[in-house]
Amino acid sequence: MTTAITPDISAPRSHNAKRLSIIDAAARVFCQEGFAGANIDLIAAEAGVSRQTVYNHHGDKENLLVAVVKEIIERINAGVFETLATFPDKPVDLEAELVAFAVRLNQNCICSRDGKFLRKLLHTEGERHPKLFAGWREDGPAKTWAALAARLARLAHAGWLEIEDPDVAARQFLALVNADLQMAMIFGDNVTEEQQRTSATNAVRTFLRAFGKARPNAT
Amino acid sequence: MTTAITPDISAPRSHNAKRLSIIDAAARVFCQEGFAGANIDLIAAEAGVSRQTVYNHHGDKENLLVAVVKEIIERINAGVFETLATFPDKPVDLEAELVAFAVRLNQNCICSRDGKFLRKLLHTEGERHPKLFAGWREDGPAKTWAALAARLARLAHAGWLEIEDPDVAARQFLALVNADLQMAMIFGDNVTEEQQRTSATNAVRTFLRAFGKARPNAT
DNA sequence: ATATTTTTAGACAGACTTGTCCAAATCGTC
DNA sequence: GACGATTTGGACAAGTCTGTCTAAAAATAT
Repeated sequence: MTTAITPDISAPRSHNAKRLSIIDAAARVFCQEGFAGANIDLIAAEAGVSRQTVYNHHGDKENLLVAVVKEIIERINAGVFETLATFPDKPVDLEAELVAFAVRLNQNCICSRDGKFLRKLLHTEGERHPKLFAGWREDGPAKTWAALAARLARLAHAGWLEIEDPDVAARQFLALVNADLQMAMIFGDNVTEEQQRTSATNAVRTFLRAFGKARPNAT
Repeated sequence: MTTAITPDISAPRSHNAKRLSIIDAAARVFCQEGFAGANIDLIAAEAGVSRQTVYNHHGDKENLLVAVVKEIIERINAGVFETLATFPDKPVDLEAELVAFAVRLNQNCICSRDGKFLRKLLHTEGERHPKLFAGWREDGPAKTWAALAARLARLAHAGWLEIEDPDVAARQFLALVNADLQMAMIFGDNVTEEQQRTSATNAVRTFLRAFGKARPNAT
């Protein structure tokens, strides 16, 4: 364990903790009330901080939004990367392992708090602040698709799948995995684990009907 | 052509025209700026109407939102119904006809102006005003899914498809059709017809790989 | 223990909005 | 042409919110 004390910042500890607390509260309020409807007094209260502190840290309301988006995107990218690493490379029971992977993907990336925030901010501010999400737009979905496509191509090469265009297959896999959750997520319902498992099972079954091939370890 | 003069309303023509104009402008502004950020002066200006007229017609800002949502939902429901009626019942070239159907679905329901409005309003106001969309939530997607499922079941019965659960298949069909468009739509990019066709072709190809069966009229 | 930085609470001006009121003007109808 | 309803533009009060300022308090580092 590196003791990792940021050397530059002078009074880091509680200072940084408050910074994160503010960003979290701001994310919540921005998502619930929209940018224009977000009240900085409310954000400060929810963060357990005086209003002035909010201004000290982030200056502008606009600037606060920028910080929020930046933070959320970073977290989401990390989560996606982490989850993608658990893709079944050498499957024994491909269907079961793909289902488990799909469930993890939903849990960690799509139905998670940050996933919800990013989705909501994209919809409410995406059109108005394209620059805010420009970086994510290329580094996020594109890289995710490419990474997933590479994994799928590997499985195809190993004889598990038959895929012509791995990129298309990757996007379709994600689309199928989300098919049943969209509606629930829009209304902020919390999706039960049961639902997630059913949804993932249906998705993977259809995906394998389309792209599955030989099953070296058939039961 | 029916001369169709609405008999009940006393001063219908320009009055009703203004009503729609206001709702359209309000939809645009609500979607762009969010409810809190929407400025009634701006709505009035965009509708080509004085602010007082907006208040005369709809009273409250809240009330205006209700009217907008109601109108959009009605239009969307009509569009979906109309498009569903063009589902290929007695296909000759199933793949081509499903692709054409998918393109129509995207054009008329998802990428259309109203489709964009509904999606945006759902995301921005869905959680805060669940009652607003409660009606749609059951009459909209549920009915669409059921109708599409029935059509698919018919095709299955006719020997074109092999489907266990038509409801799941219907949702997955829609998910596949939208797979490539989500990202573009979030940012308000206008999707080219070329993109729509490619996307639909990919979707249908995968769908048929999963559920397609015999092809009575093979080329 | 002291010095420095951060935080707090409150007050404050300025700007912006909503919703109402009203008299004049416009429109459609008879 | 006259009448009634609708629309208009402008003014208006009430309220809210942002962003700044200040002096006191708290926390941190030396």
